[in-house]
Amino acid sequence: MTRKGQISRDRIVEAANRLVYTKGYNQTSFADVSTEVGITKGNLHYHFKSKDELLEAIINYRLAIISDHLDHWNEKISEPKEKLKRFVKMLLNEERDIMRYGCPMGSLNVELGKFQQPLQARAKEMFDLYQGWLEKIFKQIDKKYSKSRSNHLLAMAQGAALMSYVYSDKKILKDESNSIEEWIDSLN
Amino acid sequence: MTRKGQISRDRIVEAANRLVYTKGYNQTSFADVSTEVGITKGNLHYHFKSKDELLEAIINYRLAIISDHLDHWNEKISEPKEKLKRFVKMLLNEERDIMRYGCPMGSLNVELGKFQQPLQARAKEMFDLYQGWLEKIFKQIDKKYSKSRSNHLLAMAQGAALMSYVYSDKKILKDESNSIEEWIDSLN
DNA sequence: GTCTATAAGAAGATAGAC
DNA sequence: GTCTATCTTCTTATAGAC
Repeated sequence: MTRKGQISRDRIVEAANRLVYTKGYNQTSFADVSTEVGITKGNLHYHFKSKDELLEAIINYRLAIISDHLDHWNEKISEPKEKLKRFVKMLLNEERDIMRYGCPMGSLNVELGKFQQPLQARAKEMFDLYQGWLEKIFKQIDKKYSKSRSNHLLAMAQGAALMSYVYSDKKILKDESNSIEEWIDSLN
Repeated sequence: MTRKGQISRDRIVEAANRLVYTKGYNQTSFADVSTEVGITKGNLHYHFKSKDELLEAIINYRLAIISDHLDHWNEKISEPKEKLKRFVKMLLNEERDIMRYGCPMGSLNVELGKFQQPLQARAKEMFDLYQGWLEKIFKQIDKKYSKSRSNHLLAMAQGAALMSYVYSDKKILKDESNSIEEWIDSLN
């Protein structure tokens, strides 16, 4: 694949990713994406034979971003509980988007699970990345509860994102973030 | 409206409600609903002029069911913490559906929020019912934290439902339910 | 690679007979 | 009320010129 083609493909995936997040997968058409990128539908179909193929590219794109974040946090933060808090801090960093569009990972999984199980399995890998990373950290605190604690942290973060999204309320996000941090502090 | 018409309309709403839950609103077409009920699309349009109107009827149907549940719990249970636990128990009672299709209230709100804000506002009323009921109960325990605690309980329940749905894992639902119950016991 | 043109189907919605 | 028939629009996808 030529350099020009690669650049074009990346631009498509980035635009489509944003549209899928803000409008939902079903509400995002090829027409929407091609208009956003500034190409024609025919050209879009040259790069992605089907909508499923485009969605898979979006999921891969998101997985790569998550992996980069986790690698970065591993390098920058050594203290286990500080790593956990860095994860929680995402909620407040992405406050604006979460309140408007929810958690990109959670909402995509919810949407796909209803009708597109094969790709929901791929979307689930976003959770897997965080879950595996968190479990490794919780193991450093206590080997016994690492799995259930990582699931619990993910559940609380998802609950916080969903509630603040439903109510468009940043106070909920703030309160729930604090609650999660207190829980982290209480661990031993 | 005649008795026969009323019965037919109820049957439509019940079938459509189930389809919207299991397949999602966007994936549920008039053809799906009419086939399920055993009538034609034209007839379905006689009862509901638009898809939005059908969805609104579904939301009203769900709101009525929730109201009935809350009234029933108010009558049957007097102890505040027992009421809270009855709410949490829903997660395990609906285990099978939650693992397959998620929380009906949460997933509908997530889906509608992405493109159908007017009806998401109606769907949010399902949360409002539970939130108001919970807040009243939390006030009996401590007036100061009733609002944030009711949001916290809803957030944890939503997080539990979402995680067990994403992973199709009943252990997550069980663990999170226990965690919520422990939190309730710890309150004073 | 990018375009125009168009196919093929599904969806929401309407009109009118019974 | 329920049906058949039809309309319109949107969507995914393909064919072929440049």
